[in-house]
Amino acid sequence: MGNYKHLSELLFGHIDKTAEHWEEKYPPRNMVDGAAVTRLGPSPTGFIHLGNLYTAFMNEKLSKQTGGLFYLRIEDTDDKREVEGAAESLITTLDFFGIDFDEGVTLDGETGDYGPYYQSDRKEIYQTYVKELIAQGKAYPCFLTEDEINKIREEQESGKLMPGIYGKWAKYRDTGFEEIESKIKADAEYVIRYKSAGDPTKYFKINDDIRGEVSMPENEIDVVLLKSNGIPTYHMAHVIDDHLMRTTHVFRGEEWLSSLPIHVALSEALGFELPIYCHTTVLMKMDGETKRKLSKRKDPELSLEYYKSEGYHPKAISEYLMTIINSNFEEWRMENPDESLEEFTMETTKMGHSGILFDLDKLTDVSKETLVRIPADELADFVLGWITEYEPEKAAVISGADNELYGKEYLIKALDIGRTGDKPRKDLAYGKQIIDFISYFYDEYFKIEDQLPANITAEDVPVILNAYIDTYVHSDPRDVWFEKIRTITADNGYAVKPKDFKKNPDDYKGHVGDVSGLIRLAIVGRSNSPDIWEIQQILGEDRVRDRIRNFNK
RNA sequence: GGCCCCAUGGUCAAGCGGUUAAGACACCGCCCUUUCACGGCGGUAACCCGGGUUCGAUUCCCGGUGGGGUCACCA
Repeated sequence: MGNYKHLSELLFGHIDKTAEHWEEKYPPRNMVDGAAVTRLGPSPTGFIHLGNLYTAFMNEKLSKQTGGLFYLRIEDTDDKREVEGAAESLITTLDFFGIDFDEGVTLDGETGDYGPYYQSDRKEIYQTYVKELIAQGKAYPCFLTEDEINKIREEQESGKLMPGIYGKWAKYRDTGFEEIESKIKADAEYVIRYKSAGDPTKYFKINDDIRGEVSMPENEIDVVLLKSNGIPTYHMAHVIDDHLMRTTHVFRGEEWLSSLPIHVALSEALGFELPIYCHTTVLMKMDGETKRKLSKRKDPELSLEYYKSEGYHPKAISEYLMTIINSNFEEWRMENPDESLEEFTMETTKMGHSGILFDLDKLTDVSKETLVRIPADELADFVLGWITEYEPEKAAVISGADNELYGKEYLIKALDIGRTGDKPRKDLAYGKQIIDFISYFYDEYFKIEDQLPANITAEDVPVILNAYIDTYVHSDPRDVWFEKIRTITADNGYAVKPKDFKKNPDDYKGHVGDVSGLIRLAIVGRSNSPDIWEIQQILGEDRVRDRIRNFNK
């Protein structure tokens, strides 16, 4: 039917470019063998999900480790959902978590030779390909109204048929040129649909880099290629973009797996080579008794902003993500505790296939492990940055702006207790928790939070504390200091060695742990904290004496 | 409902025909220790079910079951 050509001109006469034109404009990239060109294609809805980071992370990782390139394309083909400034906040947030793009949309403009990188600016490109498809009889205008489509769906549902516009339901599939022309002249609304030639009883096999070979039925749906506003659907846009931007690997959530037949069919119709698809598992969450896919609407606490606001360090998040992305990462990390994440080689074949439950306990643990490897100075900067943004009242105190006693150097000391040496403490997990953990270093936040140690009687409190303050010499080295505590311990009927007390509980009131516990309580307000002596050195003599005295009142 | 994906302890997971079925997190106990933490040692806890194939199945095949996903002019 030579009419197809006429039809394409009728509909897209304003397009004077050809597919060859774009092919030449965006030639295959000149890269080393095996270099992966990856991309992130978020829709600018303003909500940045942990899942976004998850895929962004593997995209970036793969491109880096193969000497390839990673670009950002904004998929803004749905004007209804678009949120202003979403792209900027996406870039900023991803940057915070350590994701960098080599090409595409940036905070100031776009970089790269394969743009534009906003899909909304690529209308002409999409329409060129749609026009060619129409000219080849592989696509057609469809004038079905919403009501008509709803009716069809109802009919299909009651007949237990597959819903959708296909086969005999695709009313305008073979409509003649004249009829179309008259409808167009009458200004009828229409979309462009793909004229599917697929047979769903036939299966094809395709290799997914994560899942291996998957087998799927051919697509028979006449999917919408171009919406009535002339903007393409995701299906059309991504197939064209990934091809023209010379993408080698397409990472996306497994929710896309079922539309893969559409994408394969479209690629074929357009004569494109398929990229390597990598369908990742979906991040899940426990919802009552069952697992459920993380949802943007239902789970705002899983937004990236949540982790940022809790004060998780970006490195900790990366480490955690890597542990769920590649199962052998933890092992590698144990063998290479000080190596950069960059040194680890990610493998798509080692990615899991089933839904992953997000585990906050594990994140926190990974976070502690990560933070011990961050120098105190750097950690202090991070903490300061975090409170400035999220707890500005505290920032005024802790930064030293309101009290010259404090400041960054003081913070560093507070953070660094027990973190050095072979067996560093792993107390610090994330911003909010850290501030709480070290709060007793700041008189403004110091308070008695815990109870007296079990074996300390109320009568002994003043006795022990008085003895302590009387013998306290701030310049005492740790061993001398502790010797004095032992003396107080023995003098008051407590066992100097916990073991003695355990063996003969009737001979003592308690043991040295109880006595130090009391002193700790008076000084830090808690029954647990790092080494008391070091804390005292940081607090300074006056504040130590004050706290003991106040407690003893 | 059709189609697709998935299935090992509470969670994340090794395993790829023969193992006492790793490890990590969490939990419990003990030890070390001035408390806490760290660390060390130990413990509870798993191959969804049913058929095959096989001398032998967690592993391969088929069928169930269960969970998830997807069926838009949203991505």
